[in-house]
Amino acid sequence: MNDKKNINIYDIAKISGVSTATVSRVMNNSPKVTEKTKAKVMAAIEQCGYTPNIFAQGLGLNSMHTIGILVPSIADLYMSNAVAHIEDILHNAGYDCILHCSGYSAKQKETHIQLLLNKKIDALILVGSTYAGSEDTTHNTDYIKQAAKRVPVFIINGLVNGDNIYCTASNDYQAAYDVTSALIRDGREQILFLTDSKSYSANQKKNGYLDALRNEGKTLDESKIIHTVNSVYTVKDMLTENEQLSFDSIFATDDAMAIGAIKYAISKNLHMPNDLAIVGYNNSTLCVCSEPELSSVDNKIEQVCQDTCNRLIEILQGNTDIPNQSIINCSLIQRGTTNFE
Amino acid sequence: MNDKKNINIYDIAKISGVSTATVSRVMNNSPKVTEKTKAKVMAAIEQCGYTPNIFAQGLGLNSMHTIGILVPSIADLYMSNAVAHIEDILHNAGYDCILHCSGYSAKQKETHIQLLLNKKIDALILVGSTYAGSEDTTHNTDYIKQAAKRVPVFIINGLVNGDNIYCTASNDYQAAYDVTSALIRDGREQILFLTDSKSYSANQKKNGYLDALRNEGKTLDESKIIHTVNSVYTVKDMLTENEQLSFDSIFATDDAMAIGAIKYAISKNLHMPNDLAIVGYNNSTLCVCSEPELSSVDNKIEQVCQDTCNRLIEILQGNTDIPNQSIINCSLIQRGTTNFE
DNA sequence: TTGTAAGCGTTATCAG
DNA sequence: CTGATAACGCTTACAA
Repeated sequence: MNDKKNINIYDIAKISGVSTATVSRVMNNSPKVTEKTKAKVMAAIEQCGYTPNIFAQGLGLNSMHTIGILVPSIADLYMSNAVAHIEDILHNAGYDCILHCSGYSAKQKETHIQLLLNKKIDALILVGSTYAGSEDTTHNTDYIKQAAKRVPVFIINGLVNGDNIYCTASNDYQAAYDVTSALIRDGREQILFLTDSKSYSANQKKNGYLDALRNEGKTLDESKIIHTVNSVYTVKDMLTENEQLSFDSIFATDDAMAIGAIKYAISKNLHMPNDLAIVGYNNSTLCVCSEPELSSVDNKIEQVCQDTCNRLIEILQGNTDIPNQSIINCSLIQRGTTNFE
Repeated sequence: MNDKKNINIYDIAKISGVSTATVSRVMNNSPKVTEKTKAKVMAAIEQCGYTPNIFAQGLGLNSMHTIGILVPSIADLYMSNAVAHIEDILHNAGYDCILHCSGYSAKQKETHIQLLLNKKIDALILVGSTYAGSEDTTHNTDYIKQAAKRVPVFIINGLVNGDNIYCTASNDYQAAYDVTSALIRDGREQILFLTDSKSYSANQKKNGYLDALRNEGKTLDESKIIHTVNSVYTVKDMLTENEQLSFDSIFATDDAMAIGAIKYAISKNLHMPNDLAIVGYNNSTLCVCSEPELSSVDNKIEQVCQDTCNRLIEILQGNTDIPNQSIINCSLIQRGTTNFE
């Protein structure tokens, strides 16, 4: 069926009357080939539409110019955006991307990394702080360090210390700190903090929130920190049912939760931002769908991806003095659910 | 740097005192190996953590169990959802996915398909009707037929006739027909049709809209068909500026455009659905972000992907009598912007 | 500058 | 049931 005999380097060598070595040199445009023979060979290549067999190529070079990308879920807005940028940049640099979606369980993450490594990828990119260990430190990051022994590992929005591990993260701590401070200076007394995970980045956000409260002289009310699911309706329902909960502002670690808060406010006839200020995170498309529109932290995913890929490319080119960590600052995009000065 | 000598099949053969052929047989669990030797070999494999070199494997088998997925943009909600399902299903069937994002230009599509084919993929999946040719028939689908000479090609939401080409599409014609009919029976006289492309599927939707108008005895007003960009604000602004446009309902071929229409209605103090009925398409997360929430056509992306992958797997297993086309019916999810019976 | 030939690590075909 | 060996198609010393 598919066994049409493909033309190979021997055919081209024969047609152009040179050796396979010369053909190979032409393919990899080695400098030491006469223009004349090069032309001959090129002619044959064009004529036959020859493309080298990447398996044989891989066998010799032990590389296929392929980067493994692992995300927990590509259906997530944040992740798919990240992958869009990564794929674009790497493609332009001559790399192909092989994509795996691991889900969020530790076991699945590990097996997917193994699968990717067995594919002889040249580097591994882990997208999302879920790969950076979590609050409950029982789940460690050894499997990442293990992977880094084989190929350089790049983590987007997580921080893991280790040889051959490179991290780029948005400054979620600072962003959360700034948002919380701004809310306080705006006169808010009871700031609800909604989070959907215990990942590294979720933790950063929480710490920013806590430190801001502390530094502004507020006492922490544990009941204001709520772990929930990143879904519009889960949050709306939770707020509606939780009648004893009191708050004048909400900071959510993802836009979908914040939209849930908006829907709650609308259902209760609360005016935003006066009665209730709301800030989301990720500055996704969702922000402009609601009315009022959602203020949200832009975590500069594009910059983070660009930075990651730049370093990846450098390293694969053999450059060694590349910083292991890099932090990108976020910025708050204000829309209708806040009105800071 | 990365040249740690990997253990290979010869090492395992030596350690377990058998030939490489036997090791290979064990790896591919061939039935004709004694339990005893099998155990010996397995022990060595475990002990060394041996995994076969996929390049060598590929060279021999001329396949790496890899499926190429081409999408115009993975940042698009519809596409990323589709890829999420595809990746999951194919992974469970033992295939890896290599992802390319081509953009929408004909030239880019062709070069990306070439790149994917050169990677020796076992099959190619094209996601989105942009790959199925467009209204202006100048852009043909020869490049797809060409690709199908090398590997089976699967198109999601597009229809291309040809050998070795398999299509699964949601029934966009019927869905658009039904929505339009329902709007008319709901008493709507002036139905705006918003579309952002001239792809196969956009065309199907338009035809459904037109046929419904015709069959319900309405005359077509060309000015009611508006080509625009799939962006919330583009649509909102366009409707706001276009003051001479009159309509009592809007049917958009993508949710983002419909959300733009909702925002327009809110800004004009129009009551939905009474003053203005709105229907979107894709039933994405955006639908529940607005208030009122958006009625939208669920185009069953999961089913479409499942169907596609099922056939792909069958074909790669050598099954030949597989239907070339398959259509999945959509269903309207009603929310606050409509109230049909 | 070009050619020869070994090597990359599997799988598959034959013999035994 | 197992082993020897050719074959897969390219890269790259090393020779010429």
